[in-house]
Amino acid sequence: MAKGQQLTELEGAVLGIIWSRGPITAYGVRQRFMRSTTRGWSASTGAIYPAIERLAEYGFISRTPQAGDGRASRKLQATKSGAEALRSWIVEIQDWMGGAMVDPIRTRVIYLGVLPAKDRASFLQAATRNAEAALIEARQPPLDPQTRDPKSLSAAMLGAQMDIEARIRWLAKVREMLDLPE
Amino acid sequence: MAKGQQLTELEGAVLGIIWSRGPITAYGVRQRFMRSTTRGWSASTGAIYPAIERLAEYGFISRTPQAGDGRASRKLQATKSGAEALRSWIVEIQDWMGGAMVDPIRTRVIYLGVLPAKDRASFLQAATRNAEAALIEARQPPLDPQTRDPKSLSAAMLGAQMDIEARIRWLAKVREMLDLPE
DNA sequence: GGCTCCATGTAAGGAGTTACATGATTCA
DNA sequence: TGAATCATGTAACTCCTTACATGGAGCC
Repeated sequence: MAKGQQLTELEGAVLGIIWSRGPITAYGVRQRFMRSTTRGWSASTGAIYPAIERLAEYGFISRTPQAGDGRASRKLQATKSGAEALRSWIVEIQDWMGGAMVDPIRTRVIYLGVLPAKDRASFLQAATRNAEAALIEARQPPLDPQTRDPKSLSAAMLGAQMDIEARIRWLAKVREMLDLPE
Repeated sequence: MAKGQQLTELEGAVLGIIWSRGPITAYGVRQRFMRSTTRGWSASTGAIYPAIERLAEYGFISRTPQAGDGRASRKLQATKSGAEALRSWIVEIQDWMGGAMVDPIRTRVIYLGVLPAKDRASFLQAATRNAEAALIEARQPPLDPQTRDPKSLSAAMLGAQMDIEARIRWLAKVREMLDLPE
């Protein structure tokens, strides 16, 4: 890895999973992304496997073949320099992080005026339904809580819940502001 | 555009800007993205210009050269089928929209355990400072409120504010949960 | 034996980032 | 006249998406 260069969000997240839950297979890493209730992680093989390949090239993870398994299975573990890279990635937070992220619902709300009033109301209803379903999901305890750091995981999960709760309150206000029925 | 295919988020947002603020130049569209307080819109020329090119190919926008301007300046406007495409893009909301989006702060919090306690505290302080700065910015009235639909714009801005407020409350809770000083 | 899951990857194509390139207009 | 801003674009590179491809392990 070039000096001074930072890990991408995907690389950082993958390295974090390997650090906190290793030894784990690449397949297992991918399952974590697929089961994540947070949307936006695609977990496509064409993204995960090359990202792991890069982390191995940088020397941030080690790959150990599993004896007695005829599959090309390898257990991944974070190296010392991998843990150091994870620390740098976390600490070198950018100024723009902390602000509101791009949100497909919010983006669409800006242009609700292009819709007839009836469709505006059903859009907000659908968005609220989705948010309520997502909240129920986000409140489920993790199926596999094995991690080096369960406290921080709980803290992050609370963040997702509070985020969705805020969205639900906001959508109710939008209905008021646009004089739409509930 | 292939039948049944949806606009990407960037294409939808660009079309929305052109619909609500047109006639406007491509340059002007780009300024809107650059000045947006929402992070995640990069507004790079290599993304915006090709996106506008695609919208023109689909017939969703018209481009009118400005008489008396020696620059290659063209004013963009949404066509009828453009407005229709914008409506479809808004209404065909996906199930996953409504859940929590990927958030770089939240992703990092999951792995705070890799940091020594002191660095955990300063990470959360930095994140809180960033969020508070973002909140002040998000509360500023828009410099250029000319739009077809100021009410919806206000509603969307309120969403960004409430999002950041929820993040600040969450970060305070994270400090409590991890027994870190304020 | 067959189904599901475990397990790893590649190839083509599309979209975004960064950097570069060019030139006109406006205002002090 | 010089600087800032308006204005549009391209090229190389990287990364992600979608689809395809392959095969072993475990269980009924």
